Amino acid sequence: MRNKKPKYNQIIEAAVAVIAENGYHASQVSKIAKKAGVADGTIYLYFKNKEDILISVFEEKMGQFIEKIVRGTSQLDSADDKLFTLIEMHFRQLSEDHHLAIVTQLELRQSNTKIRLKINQVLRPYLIVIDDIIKEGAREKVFRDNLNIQLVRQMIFGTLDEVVTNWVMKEQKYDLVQQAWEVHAFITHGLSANK
Amino acid sequence: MRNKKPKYNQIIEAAVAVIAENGYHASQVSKIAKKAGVADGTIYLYFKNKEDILISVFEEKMGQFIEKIVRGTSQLDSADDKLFTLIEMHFRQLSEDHHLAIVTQLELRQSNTKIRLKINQVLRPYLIVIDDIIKEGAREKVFRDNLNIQLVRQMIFGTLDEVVTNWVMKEQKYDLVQQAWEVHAFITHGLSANK
Amino acid sequence: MRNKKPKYNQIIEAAVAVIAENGYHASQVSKIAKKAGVADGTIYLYFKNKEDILISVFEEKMGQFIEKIVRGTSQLDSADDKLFTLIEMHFRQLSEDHHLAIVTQLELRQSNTKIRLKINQVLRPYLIVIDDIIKEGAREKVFRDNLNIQLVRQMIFGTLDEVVTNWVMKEQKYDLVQQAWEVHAFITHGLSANK
Amino acid sequence: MRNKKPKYNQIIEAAVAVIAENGYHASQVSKIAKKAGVADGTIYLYFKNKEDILISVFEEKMGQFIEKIVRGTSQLDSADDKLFTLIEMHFRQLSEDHHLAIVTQLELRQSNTKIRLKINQVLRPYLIVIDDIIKEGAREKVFRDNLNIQLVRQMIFGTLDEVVTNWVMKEQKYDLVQQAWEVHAFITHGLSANK
DNA sequence: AATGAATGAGTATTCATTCAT
DNA sequence: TATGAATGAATACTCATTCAT
Repeated sequence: MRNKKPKYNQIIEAAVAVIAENGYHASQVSKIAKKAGVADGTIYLYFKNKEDILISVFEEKMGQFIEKIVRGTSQLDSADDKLFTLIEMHFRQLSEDHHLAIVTQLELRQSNTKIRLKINQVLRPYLIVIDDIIKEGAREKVFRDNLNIQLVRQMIFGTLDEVVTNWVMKEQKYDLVQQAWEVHAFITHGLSANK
Repeated sequence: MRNKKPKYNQIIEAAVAVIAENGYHASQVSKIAKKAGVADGTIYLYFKNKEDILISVFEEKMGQFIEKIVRGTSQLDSADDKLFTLIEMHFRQLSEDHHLAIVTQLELRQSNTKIRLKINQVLRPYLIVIDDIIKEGAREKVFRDNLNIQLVRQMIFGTLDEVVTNWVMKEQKYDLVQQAWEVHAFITHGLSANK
Repeated sequence: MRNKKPKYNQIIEAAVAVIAENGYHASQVSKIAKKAGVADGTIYLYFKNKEDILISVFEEKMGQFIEKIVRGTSQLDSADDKLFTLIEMHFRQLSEDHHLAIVTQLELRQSNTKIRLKINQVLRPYLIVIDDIIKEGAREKVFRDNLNIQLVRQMIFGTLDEVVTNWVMKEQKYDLVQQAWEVHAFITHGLSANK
Repeated sequence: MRNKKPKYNQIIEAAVAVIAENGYHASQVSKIAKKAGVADGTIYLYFKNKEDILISVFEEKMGQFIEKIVRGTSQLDSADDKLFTLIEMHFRQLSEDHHLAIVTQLELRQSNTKIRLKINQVLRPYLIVIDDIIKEGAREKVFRDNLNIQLVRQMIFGTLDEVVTNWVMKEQKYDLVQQAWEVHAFITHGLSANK
């Protein structure tokens, strides 16, 4: 497998660090190579081009991010618990890795439209998890059953994403995880069956 | 009045069109000049540099966008009506100007940090409108009164923004304005006083 | 006559000031126009192009410079007196007009080869004065009579010019006119008939 | 050794040729690169920017020029011999490299103030050689002992420089080296102890 | 004569990618 | 595998000059 090779991971980690420290537009391939301790040309033995590095960064990092949330929520029994855990883990994971938070919330968004479409693909499994929770909540009658699932998923993701982005832009000065309660309340109220 | 400077507006309109059609990174000054029907050098009689064009595009367009919403909501009496109108106008205005929607939701986000900070400044009045509606709702007892206003505002803005972005990315194939009802329901439920 | 027009002289004077204050390369036509109190386009009613302004500056200013020296030396009877007067007046005139000294010694030399060839034409009458002094000195037997006049003239001019340039580059901190004695001694010894 | 970096020298030589043939202002980096047989970008592996190329041209070429004169004069015993050799070598070296003569006498003088200050630094060792010869001549009693050394050095350098510049401007149509005798006579007479 | 808004040609530099070793 | 020297495409901005008024 591709990621069995240690240099592959070195380059991914170097890319995250370089982007977080220098910003997207100042992150040259040569800088990433230097940080990774390899020659510029070596990068191209592991990645097709610069775009491929960026997409791979997102794939690897968000892959783990999502997988943890999938595992964390799958053991739970109620939609409500699952939703809270999803929010809490979303916030916690980014809280615990500031570099990753900067890269995903701010820097990678400066990439061109092509990369961002690819990023959306990587996010799909996460969106499916959200969809499943919504459906489960509807089955459990804690959420309304006439919800437009796609729209609701967008609203939930948009809510979480903006809250995290604000936290990053305010330089992570306050406790993000602590906000999970209120965000959870907002969403569950928003979707609740009884007015 | 602005139409005393017809070239200024020509350039702004040309910039929106060029960015929407070519993408942020492929929007050369010369392309904007050509579209505006002026010489390259003329751009620099009206704008300090390329950055200034982009910031001005946002200022002019979002300025009008926000002003209309401010006016539209100010005549209403309840927080609930105001919130619905805000959502509906937010969606309608971007629905009616696809170029602008592409530029604000996708392209301008690729800009560098300096431009994005400026963009945040321009958005501030909009965020204040949202804050005021939240406060008014709390006074009216239709919203909970222990809300963290900053957080709620982020959640509302994130919700709207993500819904619009999805609509743009799906190439505006469906009716965005129609979704205002459900988004409004989600948010008002989310903030409602009674569980 | 061309220079009967007051604006012509305004522009010439403005050009000298602008070049002396900003340096050759930062002396845009628009800056000169502003300093002269006329519109950019007006410049072109009096001068063919920017090159013509610069050449005219040199013509006008060096024309006066040379004419004074011609008059000053013509009343004298010996080559030796004439030579001293030429040196003294050369130094004095530039000493008394620092702007002109900066422009002729430093800034105008940054102009392109075409302008500098033209400048050499303007200097020709001055070189003829030098030639005549050399010939007169030879007739008077105070200078050697087998001198290569062209070469001697170059050496004399080079000597004066470099002394003035050094004085300008050292920011006119010492008295240039005072050096006329030693320069005169150097040249007259250098040309003297008896070893 | 410098020939370990063949590209560095290729670029220097190309720069001299391009400047001599096209003039200072028409010497684009791309032209130099083409002449040197390298890509435009390669220039920037060896030089910081265009200014750095020009300064390096002068440093390299004038460095050799001066070093040869230092070596040539150091083996001689009298100030008179040294002065003659300095003049002869000055003229001979520029005679033998017309491109270099054009570049140093005409083109590089069009450069901006920053480059010209750097050029003055490079020339300093040459001026010190002249100073030393003047002092030695004074000790030997062949030159006057009350000379203002700085002024004399300026006069000598100005003399040589103007003679060379005239030769270059007259398109090198006559023999420059042959003039060394008369220039030497002018200077030694000019400085001689006995009237 | 005078204006000044408009013009548009011209160029240094960066950096992702290649390929000979 | 790994290297890193070399490549070369791509672009914002200035300013001398024009010309409609």
